[in-house]
Amino acid sequence: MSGPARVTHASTRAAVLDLVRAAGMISRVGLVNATGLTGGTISTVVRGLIDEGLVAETGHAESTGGKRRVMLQLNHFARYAVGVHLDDARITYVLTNLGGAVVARISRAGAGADEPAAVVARVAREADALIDSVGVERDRILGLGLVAARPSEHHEFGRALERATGLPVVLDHDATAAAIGEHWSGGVGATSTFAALFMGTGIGAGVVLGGTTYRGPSGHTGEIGHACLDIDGPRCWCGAKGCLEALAGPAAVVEQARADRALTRAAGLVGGRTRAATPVAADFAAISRAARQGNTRAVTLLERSARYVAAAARTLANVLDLEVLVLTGPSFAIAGSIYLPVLRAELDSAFIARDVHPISVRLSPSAASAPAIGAAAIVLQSELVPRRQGLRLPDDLAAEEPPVFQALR
Amino acid sequence: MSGPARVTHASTRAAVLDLVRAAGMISRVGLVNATGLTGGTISTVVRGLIDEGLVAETGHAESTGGKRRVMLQLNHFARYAVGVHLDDARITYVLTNLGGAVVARISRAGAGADEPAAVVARVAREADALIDSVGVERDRILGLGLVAARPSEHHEFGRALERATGLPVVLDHDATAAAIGEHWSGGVGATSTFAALFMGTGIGAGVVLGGTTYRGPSGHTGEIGHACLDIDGPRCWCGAKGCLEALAGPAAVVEQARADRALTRAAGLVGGRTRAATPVAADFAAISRAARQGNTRAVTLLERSARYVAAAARTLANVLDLEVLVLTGPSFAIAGSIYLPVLRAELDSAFIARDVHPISVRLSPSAASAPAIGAAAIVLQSELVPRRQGLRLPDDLAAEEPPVFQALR
DNA sequence: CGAGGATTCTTCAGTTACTAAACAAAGAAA
DNA sequence: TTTCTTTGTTTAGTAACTGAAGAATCCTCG
Repeated sequence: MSGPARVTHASTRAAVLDLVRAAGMISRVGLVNATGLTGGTISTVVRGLIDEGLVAETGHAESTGGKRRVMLQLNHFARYAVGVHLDDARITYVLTNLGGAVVARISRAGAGADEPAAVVARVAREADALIDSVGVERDRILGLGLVAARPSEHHEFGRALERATGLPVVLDHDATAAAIGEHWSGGVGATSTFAALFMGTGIGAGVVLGGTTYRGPSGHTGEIGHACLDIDGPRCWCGAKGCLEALAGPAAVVEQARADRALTRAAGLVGGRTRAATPVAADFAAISRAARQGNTRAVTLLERSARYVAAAARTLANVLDLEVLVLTGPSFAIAGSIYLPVLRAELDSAFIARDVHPISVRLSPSAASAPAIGAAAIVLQSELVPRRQGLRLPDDLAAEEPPVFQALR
Repeated sequence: MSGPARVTHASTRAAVLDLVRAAGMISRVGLVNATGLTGGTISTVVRGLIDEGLVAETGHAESTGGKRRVMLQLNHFARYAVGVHLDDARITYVLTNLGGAVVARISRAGAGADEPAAVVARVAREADALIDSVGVERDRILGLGLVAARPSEHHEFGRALERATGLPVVLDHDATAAAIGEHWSGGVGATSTFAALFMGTGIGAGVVLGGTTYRGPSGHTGEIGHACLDIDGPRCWCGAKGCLEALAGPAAVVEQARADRALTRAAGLVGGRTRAATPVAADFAAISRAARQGNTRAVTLLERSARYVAAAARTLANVLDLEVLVLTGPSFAIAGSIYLPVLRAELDSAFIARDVHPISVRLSPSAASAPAIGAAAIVLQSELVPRRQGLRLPDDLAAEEPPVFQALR
């Protein structure tokens, strides 16, 4: 037998499930075509998924000359996942179903300087309340996704939360979560190469290459906020000069606006006068509002920022050969309408591979709550489409070997 | 059931072979530890590789209290590969063994405006001469790798060369080839994430993520030459402003040097006066020579270029979370000693993940012939470590499905 | 020197997940 | 109705692994 098809996807089951999710609705024959597996294999795999309740037969396609295809769909309400976004100002909780659709959502004040143990207890309580509010059985919750701007600072918190809730907890970067959320919700193709450009108070990017999340060896992938756009530019906290964030991030925009008396007054910026919980986010929102209402100084400021963001986005697209770029995160939720056309124009005119394939630039439909939704999507992905566990290939093989050799014979 | 001496799975075989290559010398137990497979599996896989002549037992390790481990090594002279680098000025041919070491090498004048059919015949003849010069049997040549700055323009040429030589031909980008060459030769770890920054007349980067070459959906990955470093900078041929190539590429350096009368005279630049075959490459070499001899104007010019290249390299490293950055290609072969310290300083002080893991910046030991060696390495990789063929996951599944549905029952 | 333990490598039955091919079911065309 | 097409299931066979037992080799110690 020639059978080459031992599939490299972690499991065929996961691959088929992911295809059903990505397609929305598909028949067994469609799965045969999409996977390259035989009808027999698809038949048994699908039966297993139906028995588990994850997939359901939902109707028939019209005949194409023979028996009609039985259509399959993800049983969206078979399982759920909790997503939690830790921000300085607020903690956002969402409960999503298998399709990544938000079933329930609450938002509470940030933890501030509270005792870690107290925060764990509080987050566990609030997550429980979220689950109870829609009456979902506990064993249908796949897990809890936790995202933050600097996930490495929340490792201990995640472990404690795991104990407190009894749910598996996965921890990730907000930008990566946003990218996975977009991917899971089906806005972009199943195998597409795309980035989610994430703007909160900082700027980052979540990267999905050919349908697979790329995190990098230390999870620091996509740090586009520190792309250099001016080698003699202002010094950034990261140690370099001319970083995108320092030139055009929300904090920089707010600072520039505050230097403008007229704009400060017109937009009603608070940061200059009082100590709000999140002066940058609030003032950036105020500037965006002013721009939408026609304040030319605000428009000029944001368009200047957009030009820098667009240049960095072009660099990102050129380096990764992107097919899709999604703008997401709280700042794009507010000011996306100003940034989007500038980024589109830049990539339409200067993306290096534009003659080979187009690059689609769009605004996330749920930019504001993208991190929390993405957090839940990470749980869905990690539980239902486990990572392909390739062979371990340690770097220092020599170290595993005894150092002294003697010639053969 | 228990059939004797079965052929093992292609991808396992490939993984084991790749481990033997990467480790240099390893025992069966070492392979068990590295792969996670059982001893029995490793035993049969290794027997197959030894039967094929690809691997050999080369000695014993010292005992750790029991039977001594039998050490395995790649049989470097079991197979060979030809690498061809098409440049405007020159065509470089190398013959490498399984380890990626150069066994023979010739270089001839570029094709210029010659008839394509004549060039095919000539390249086939010269490749044959290369093979004959070391007396390697034809059936030990795995194939011919062909690299160029714009591979898409050489598709037809590659097919014709395949017919003319009777060897499988693989075509790729020069920067990608250089990266694979570095990876295969073992300079970087087996699973490391690194980029080969390639500077010829343009600037590009070959990208290897976690040991796997990343080419992107259209093969345009790593276009760092068009990273934006000045949003109001000079216009580049790509349509954008302030691209690295336009600001600091070899062509830009040469242009800046020609504007300097004293430097033009001191370095003996030809481009300004005569029509050399490759004025940019020749003049860039002349400037580098002048800089090494202490000409301060030349040094200033190259260091200015290095600052831009360093800023782009930092952006690349931040976006991809790189562990290693290798400088390669003809221009770094000439001027690497000037660029290297500037890039090192930049990344040591401003790489965003520097506190989590260091980034190693180094010059390729074979920068000048990296494209040709890499071309051969691509053949080795594609023939010996075939791509894991995952499931096909077409993007537009909906299109494969009949559009009209009717409710079930 | 030889028994006994440690370690490495091989053999082989059993399991899993696939394929190929025959079969069954359902609709269209005639 | 009969015949053809298409979809989905069942079944036998097999590639590629695992796990456990056994053989081979080396060291140590009485």
